[in-house]
Formats: sequence, C-alpha cells, structure tokens
Amino acid sequence: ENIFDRSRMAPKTPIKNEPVDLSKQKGCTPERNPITPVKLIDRPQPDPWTPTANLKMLISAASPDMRDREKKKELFRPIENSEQSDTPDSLQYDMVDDCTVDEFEKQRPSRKQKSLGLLCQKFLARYPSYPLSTEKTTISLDEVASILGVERRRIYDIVNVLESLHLVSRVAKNQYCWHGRHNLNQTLKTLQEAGELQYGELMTFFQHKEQDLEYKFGERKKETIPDSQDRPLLDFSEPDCTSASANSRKDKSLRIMSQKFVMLFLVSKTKIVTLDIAAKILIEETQDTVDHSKFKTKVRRLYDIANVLTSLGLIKKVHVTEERGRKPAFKWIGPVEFPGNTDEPRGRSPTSDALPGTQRGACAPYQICSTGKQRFTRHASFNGAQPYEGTRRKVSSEPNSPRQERQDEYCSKMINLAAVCRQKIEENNTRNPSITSPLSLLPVLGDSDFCVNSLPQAVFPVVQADVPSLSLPNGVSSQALYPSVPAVSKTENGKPTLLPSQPFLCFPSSSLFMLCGSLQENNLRETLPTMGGVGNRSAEAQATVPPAACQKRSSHKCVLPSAPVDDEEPAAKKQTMEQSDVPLSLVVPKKPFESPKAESTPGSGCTSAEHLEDFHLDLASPAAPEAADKESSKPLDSQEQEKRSQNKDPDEPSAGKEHISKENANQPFLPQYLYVQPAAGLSSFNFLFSANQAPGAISLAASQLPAVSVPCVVVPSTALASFPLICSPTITSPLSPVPDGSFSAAACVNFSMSGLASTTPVFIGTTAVVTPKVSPAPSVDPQQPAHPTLHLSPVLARSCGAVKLDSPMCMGHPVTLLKLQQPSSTPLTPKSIRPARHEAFFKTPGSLGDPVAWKKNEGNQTRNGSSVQRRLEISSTSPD
DNA sequence: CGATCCCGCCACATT
DNA sequence: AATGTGGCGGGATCG
Repeated sequence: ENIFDRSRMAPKTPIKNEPVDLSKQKGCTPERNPITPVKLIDRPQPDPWTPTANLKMLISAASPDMRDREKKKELFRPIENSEQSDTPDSLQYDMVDDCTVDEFEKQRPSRKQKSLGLLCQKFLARYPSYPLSTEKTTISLDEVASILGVERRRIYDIVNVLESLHLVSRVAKNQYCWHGRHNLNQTLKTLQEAGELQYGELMTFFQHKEQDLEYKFGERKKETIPDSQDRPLLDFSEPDCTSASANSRKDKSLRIMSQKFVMLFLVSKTKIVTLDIAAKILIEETQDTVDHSKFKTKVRRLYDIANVLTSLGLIKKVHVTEERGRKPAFKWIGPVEFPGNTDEPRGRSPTSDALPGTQRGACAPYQICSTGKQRFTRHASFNGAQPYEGTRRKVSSEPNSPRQERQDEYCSKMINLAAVCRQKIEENNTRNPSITSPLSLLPVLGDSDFCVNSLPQAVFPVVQADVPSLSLPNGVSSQALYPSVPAVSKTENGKPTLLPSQPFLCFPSSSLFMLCGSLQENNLRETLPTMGGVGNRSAEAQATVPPAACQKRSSHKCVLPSAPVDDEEPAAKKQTMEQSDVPLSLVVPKKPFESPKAESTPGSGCTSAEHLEDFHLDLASPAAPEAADKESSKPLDSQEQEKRSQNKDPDEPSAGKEHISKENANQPFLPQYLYVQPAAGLSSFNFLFSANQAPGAISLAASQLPAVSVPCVVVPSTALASFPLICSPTITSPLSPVPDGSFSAAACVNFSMSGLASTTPVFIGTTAVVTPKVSPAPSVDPQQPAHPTLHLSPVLARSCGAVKLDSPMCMGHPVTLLKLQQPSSTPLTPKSIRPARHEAFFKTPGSLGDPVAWKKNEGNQTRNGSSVQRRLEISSTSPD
C-alpha cells in the first residue's frame, strides 16, 4: 500500500512523502550533510518511488512553502488513489528523475528504507547545516512528517535527539526552530564536561574492563547515582529542569538519554561505546533495577538515538569483538575536542564569579545568544519578543535554565581568562592606570549572557559578519592602514572616540567569547556610552537591515565592551542588552541613539542581520572621519557600504576603509595580528589580540589558556566556519599614539589552549607587537596531535607604520567591523575581506596567515611588529 | 537466531 | 475534551 500511495500521492502532490530517496542517503555521508546544507539529496536511484521522491526533493528545494500547501497532510493520506502522477508538475519532475524510475514500485520498501536513520538523513537534508544567521528556519512537524511520508511519531524521535544536541529547539507546539550545527561544538563541549563529571570514572572503568561491567556497575553506580541528581547538567540543554516544573516524564527520556549517550562517547577514551554498556549505564542512572526487559527497551531506544547520531555523522556503527564475541557498538566520529577548556585557570577572577547572575544589566552590551531561541527568548521575553517561550512545557522563564547555566559557566571561564589576561596586561602596562577597568568589564560580560550562541544570526552587528572577513584580517588591517593611520592614532589617543574601539569584540561564530581589555582608561567610560549607542543602533539596525545577515553565517557575536561597564553605562546599552536581541553589541562609537528595542519578534529570530548592518553603519560613521581618508582609497563592500550609507552615513568614508581592506587583502601588510588557526574545523577559538595595548608582551600560560594579555578576545567558535573576530583596542595610553616600536613589542601572546586544537583561528593583533612567544601550539595538547596545532600565524601585514595602535579590529566573519575607533583606526571591513583572502585563510588553517591589516593607530609602528609577527608565525604560512 | 528497529498503542501533557 | 508528545515493547526484518 505504501508504495501505491506514494505513487499516487505523488501525482497529486509531488511532495508527499516519500520514502524517497534513500539512495542518496546511503551514499551520503552524514558528515557531508553538514557541509552541504540544503541539498536535496538525492541521487537518483532506482527506487520505486524514486520519482516521487525526486519530485519531492525538487519541490522542497524549490519552495518549501509550496510544498506545504500542496501537501497538506490530509491530502496525502487520502489521496492514495490516483495513481500515478500525472500532474504536470510531476511530469516535469519525473522527467528529471526518470532515469531511475523505471518501474515504479516495485520493490517494496524494505524495512531499511524506512529506517529511522534514513528518515533522519532526509530530514537533515532539508535544512542547512550551518544556516545563515539571518534565516530562521522553522520546522513544522506535521509538514515534515507529511513530506517525508512518515508518521509524526517518527519525527519526534528525530527531533528529540536533535534537540538534545541543540540543533533544533522547540518553539511552539508542533513547531521547532532549526539552528543547524553552529552550536554543536559548544553543545558537545558542554556534554563532555558534564560527562566527565558524571561518567568519567565510570567510563574509565568500563573501558578498562569492559567485561566486568556488571560488577562495576554495582560499584560504580554509586557514583552515577549522584549524577542523576545532576541531571540538570545534562539537561542543561533542556530542560529546564529547573524548575520546574516539570519534569515530566518525558523529559526524561529520549532527550536525556541522547545526551547521556553522547557524553559516554565524549568521555570514552576509545570513543567506542557498546550498546550494552551504554544501556547498562543509562539504566543505572535511571534505576537500579535492571531487569532484562528494561534493558531490552533501553537498547531499543539507543538504536533510535544511534540512528540519528549516525545520520548526523557523529557516530558510526562498529563491532567490538571481545572475548565473548562481537558486540554491537558505536564509534564516535564527530569532533573530539573543543576549544574551550575547562581547565582554564580559573582564577581568581572575580569576575567570573560575578557572572552568574548578577550583572546582567550591567553588562549590557554583551550578550550571548545561544540557541537562538532559548536564550533569545529569555531576553526577549522582556521585550516580548518571543512569544513562544512559554510554549515548551518546560520552558522556563526562569532565569536560568540549566543550559544556560552551563553556558554561563563556560562564559565564566572565558571571562576568567579574560580577566587574567587583563590583569596581566595591566600589570604589564603600567602605564595606564586605568587599565584595570577592563577587567571589570569582563565580568560583565559574563554575566550577561554569554553568549553562546545561538542565534546564529549575526546578531551582532558589531562585527561584521562575514566570515570572510575574518579571514580577512588582512584586509582589515589593510584598511586601517591605508587610510590615515596617523591621523587616526592621534585621535585615538586623544580622544575617547577611539576608545570605543578598544573594548569590544565581536564574534561571529556561534559562541564566542571575547575578552577585551581595553586599555585605555579614559576612554573606557566614554566608550561605554558609545557602546550603548551602538547597541541601540544595532537594534535599530536590526529592524532595518536585513541584508547583511545573509552574508554572515556566524551567528553569534558578542561584543564586549571593554570598558568597564560599570560606570555608567548608558542606560541605553543596558536596554539594548536586555532587549535581547541580540547579543551583540558592539561598540561603536557613535552616537547613541535611541535604542530601538529589540524588536525581536519571535518569529523573526533572526534579527541579527540587521544588527550587523547597524553595526556596520555605526562603524562607518565613526570611522568616517578617518575613514575618509581611507575610503578614498577603497571601496567598501558593496553591501556594507550600502548599508552604511543608508543608515548612517555620514561616514561614508569609513566605508572606504573597509574596502580597502578587502582590496588589500591581497596586499601584504598587516601587521599586527596573529592569526592562529585552529586546526581543523572543530571548535576552536579565535583570538585576536590587539597589540596595542599591551606593550608588554603577553604571555600565556602555555598550557592553559593562558593569559592573554592584552586585550584579547577569545572566541571559541563552535563552528569554525565562523570566524571570529576580534578587535582590539588599542590601548595604549592615551597617548602614545604612536607607539612605535616600543609598543610593538609589547604584546606577546602565547596561546596554548589545551584543548583547543581547534580550529579556530586566532588573531592577535597588536599594534605592538607581539612577541613571539607563541609557540604554543605544540604545547598545547600533546595528547592529541591534532589539536595541538594551533597555528599562529602572525600576520604581519604590512607594516604600516601607521597602523599601530589601537585599533580595534574586528573581523567577523562576515561582517565585521568594528568600529571602534572611530577615529583611529578603522577596523576593518569585514566583507571585503572575505573574498579573496578569505579563501586562503580558510582553506588551511595553517596557511592562513592572513594579513590583516589594519591600521591602527596612527601610527606607525608596526613595522616592527610585523617583523615580529613573522617570527611568530608558527606554522601557518604567512602571507606576506 | 541474534541484532535491528518499525510500528503504533496508549499514557501523559498541553491546549 | 481534543490534540500533542513520546514511552514503550511486540514482533517483523535483516544478516
């Protein structure tokens, strides 16, 4: 019957269900999917239904909406009659498909074709792995079920697992929001951390002796048991446990089981987990009594979960042959390390402590977004932005959901780091007294939300968005450089205007952290306000702008204000933050505006784009003056430019800068940054440092995170892709505008991240220079070879003497720019970057080097820096 | 025959 | 009460 139906269905509605394409599924590696987002899938195969399937695919690809309409559930079901299809549409499609078609039905769909794994692949094929931040994809369960030709129940199985990994989040009844993999690494990292707590010992235990499980079981259980308590940890993602209300039965299972299962892999040294062990462990937690039936049921569920995870490319089926025989098992083939480490030296930073709850208000500018919705919601809720929030049963409005907490933790860690860095910096820099303040900022950040992610969108205007940009550093730098460096610097010093630049950061990728310290003292305050202004703008921007968003993929960005938030921040800022919308904030100097509010509507989650734009705008404007010079030289990205123009404008000039940067990209200059690339794509962090500030070098502890001195920003990005940006502010004292050589030396950074490995690149820029200390990579993780590689490439960029100082830099992937300074430097342009350079960068981590150019202060300087940087460069190539 | 796991009943949750 | 969710396990397939 099924077959028929399909065929019949097909005619009517192409869409329909379909069993469809399995063919492809197999072929495809799950992993691939991520890569190619949308795609249809498909390879034609001869399947009976294929035709239909293909149609569907096509259709879906073409326009989901259409499909939906057409299909309608009801239609589907009933429809069976018509047999073939003859609808014109179908015909068309058919033609395409034909090849395969053949017979039609023929085979029945074997059980395999109906498997959950396949279904999941089909499901995943419908959505991009890394959706643009701007787009927010909502998933209607009914729709999907009908499209895929399955009962809704099956979709729940898939969605529940995806939700446990935060690839989707429930928005409302029957509706889920697709987030894609942007936050996947972050989620995995969180799970890993939680897993170590819960299962660390246990796994070790098992691993050592698998056989003995049982007995271990008994023993270990104890440990585990406690875990159960923690559930929250696990749940973090979800549930809310919090409070909630509830936990209803449900919460219990599939989602949690999925998270726990993933944790087992992450905690496992071998990365291989056998079903029986997993079942035992999981059962245990739940209950002690293990009866056989229960075990059997658990295993069944694990298969369900495993099928979804397999489709995601996170695990693969393997067999473990033990003495007893071969046992079914699964091997983790997803990312293993995540940048953010747990280990950071957490130190003292008070800030971190603060994070947790406190501040949120203060911090305003920075936010985090995480999965979009959730976080968003929260914030939004204030605004009213998100309607749904409540929908989920559990959703809690509470302040923190477990998930958030987790994130917060993460944030706090980051913050701590930042704080440390700052301190160091400060220490180093004596010159400026003010310095300290920066620290304070950090905390702020923390509390705010940390952003992690979520929304991918580019919310943050701050930086720009494109990824490319990131890579672009060169471009950026270049931009800066060109233009009037000197002038800028001056301004900077003197002015506060510049200030802005210092402080914040932006990141695009999903989660990012930024640390910044701004050095400047004075400025900070000023900056703050600016930031606020920025924020507002962003908000505004959001409303207006959409376009930008597309470009960037990164979703989250955060900006921190380096400045101390504290002081007064403009109310506006806070507001903005609260608004939530976005997390981002940027700093922009510029005028403050009114804050828009976040408009976030629930629906549109994606405001980010807008923000970005705003961002740009802002940047532009500030930059303008300086920019003008710069601009003259280059054109901006069109988009950005446009935006800018639109928005604000005045600054057109600024735009110029950006352009320059892009153009420059090619050029070799770029001085001040280091770029570190992360190894593969996994998670990684990116850092950018600006050199300016710290004259001193920074050293980080090697192993751990280190400290970075300087203003740094660290961003972990989950997805590599993204790119982080960073800005540095410059710092220096107000004066020294040109640090010249002296400065250059200043910063040194070592990174080592332990875990990192990641992928992400880091940039460090300083005006000053960085000291080359870097070699961190190796140190980092010895364990894994892979990771270890961090590459730092310093980019030298051009020397630009001018550059130097402060400057904020920014990059983001897509968009990025920060503007920090207005006066001084300009940051870069984001977009511009991307193109050419971008490629280069991205391609190989090591290779990158991009030069980033920027200018920084006016100054000059830099040259030295460049030389230094070169040295620094570690692995990657540097462009020069 | 054991490994997989589809299918869908039905309880509980939410509307 | 209707509808959404999703636990659960019988039993069909696969290998």
